[in-house]
Amino acid sequence: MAKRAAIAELLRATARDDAGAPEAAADDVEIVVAYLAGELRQRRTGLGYAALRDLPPPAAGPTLTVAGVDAAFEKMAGLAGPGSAAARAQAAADLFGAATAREQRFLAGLVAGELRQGALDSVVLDALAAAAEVDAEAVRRAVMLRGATGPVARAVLAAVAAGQAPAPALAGFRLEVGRPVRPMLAQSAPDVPAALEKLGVAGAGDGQGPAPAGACLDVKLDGIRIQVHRRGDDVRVFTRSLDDITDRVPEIVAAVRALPVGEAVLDGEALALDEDGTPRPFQETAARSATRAANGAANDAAAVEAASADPPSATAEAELAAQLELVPFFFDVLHADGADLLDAPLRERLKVLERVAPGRTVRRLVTADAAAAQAFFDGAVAERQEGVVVKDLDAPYAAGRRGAGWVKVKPRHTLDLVVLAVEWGSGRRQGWLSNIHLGAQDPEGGFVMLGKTFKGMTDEMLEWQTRRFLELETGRERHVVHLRPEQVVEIAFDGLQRSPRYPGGLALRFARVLRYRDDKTAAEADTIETVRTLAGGG
DNA sequence: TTCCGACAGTGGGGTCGCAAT
DNA sequence: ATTGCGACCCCACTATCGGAA
Repeated sequence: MAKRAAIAELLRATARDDAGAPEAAADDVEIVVAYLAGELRQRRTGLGYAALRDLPPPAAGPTLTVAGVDAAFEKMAGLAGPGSAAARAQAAADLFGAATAREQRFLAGLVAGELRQGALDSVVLDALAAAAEVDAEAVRRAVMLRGATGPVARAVLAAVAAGQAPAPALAGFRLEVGRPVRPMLAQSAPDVPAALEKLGVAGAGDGQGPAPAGACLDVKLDGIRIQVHRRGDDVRVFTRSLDDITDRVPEIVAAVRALPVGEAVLDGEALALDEDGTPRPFQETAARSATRAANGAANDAAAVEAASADPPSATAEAELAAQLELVPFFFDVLHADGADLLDAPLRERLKVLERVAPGRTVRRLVTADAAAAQAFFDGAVAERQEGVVVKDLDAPYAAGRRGAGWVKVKPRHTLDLVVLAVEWGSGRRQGWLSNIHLGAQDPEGGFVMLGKTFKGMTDEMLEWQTRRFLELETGRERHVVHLRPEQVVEIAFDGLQRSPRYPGGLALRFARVLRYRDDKTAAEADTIETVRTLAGGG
């Protein structure tokens, strides 16, 4: 509350046009909003955590301006080519050298993406509403539709500064074909019954309460989220973070151009498939989506031959990745031929989706029967899909929110592993041993590390494990404490992936702690053989 | 008054491209 | 060629706080 008021006051002060230059004040508003939310306006500056290791001593007094700092980052973002690293380092040294100690801390937080002020996008959004004295929901909606807070803040506060009502400025932000909106996100549930419960779908057979309303189950594909905008032949493809990847995915552009709709905004997932339609591992989809597609060489046998010749190099891997095709599957539609559908219930949007993207939709089941829903989930998993998303048929498209309208369910695996080492935490975990290194037993002796995790620990567990692991300490290396391999921990994870980093060539995906097992010794922990079997056939 | 939803924080694995070595 | 770094793809989970009930 106090935080929101303080930020609101700062926004009002920034928007006040003291210098008789309304555009400059409006520019400052955009920059300040970004900084408060912990972001730079520049998407990439080339400056990161490592660049903060050797900072010049701070300046004695404050001289930096908002516009000046933004200009400095803009300059760094523009640097490229030989010598750019040195030039960037110099620009960074100039900027930080002109900053006071407090300003240095703030700028470092921005650069590293670790502001740790307990206020990011959402709190800033509330503060903006307070500063302009408008409804926070209306501000949120405008921000989601615009895909960014800065321009909304600029328009609203400029109106206020000019003595006008801010509401019309807010209403001016609409879904626009060609400009991405923040995608709707899903909550998660441990299993299908829990997901149905969360949506308030009673499930069949309980014989009491209101008649089951039914839910929609989508197969959850393990690829990358795409939001596709089409106006005539102009097609643009955006990622979940609203990055424009159109140039990298010509096959998706072509697929969307072939759809029977002139103007549309579609939400979906793209992934690489085998000839029989089985999904390729996520890593291959990710590699492909980070690479430019091979230039018409999708079936160039010579190129494949060259790329697979040993020894395999990073370049060859990238060439292989470029040969893969990404296939789009859509599960929602936000706009179709002049009609905005964000506020329409899912059941309406799905009707439109079937019309505008026939044959390009994810597999789906609408049911009120809990057993049928379970069977659908089991079938999806058997097909090696990631799981399902259970959806409320009456829910609108809640752009930018992890709304209760969508609930994902994925299968969960567990292993009993041994803690090999542990790292000192940071931030609110400072002073606690936090991130644990996990190993499976090697029948030939010793342990094979499969990854790390810091997830699933309560404060109580952190306290306990800090004491316990200090007892098992055998030595230290910087922030890593090595241990006698005696403590067994039950780990949940989503699956195993190929690893270039770990000695077994395997790593856990999304590992988290379920509980420490004091009823098992390290000799009773799972072996690397068990893990390999799991990775091989599931 | 208690309960609960949304957010912030704390990091995980992998991949690419780029510049420096 | 190899290495280190930044940026981005996929994320899970707990503590906290304000507003809903």
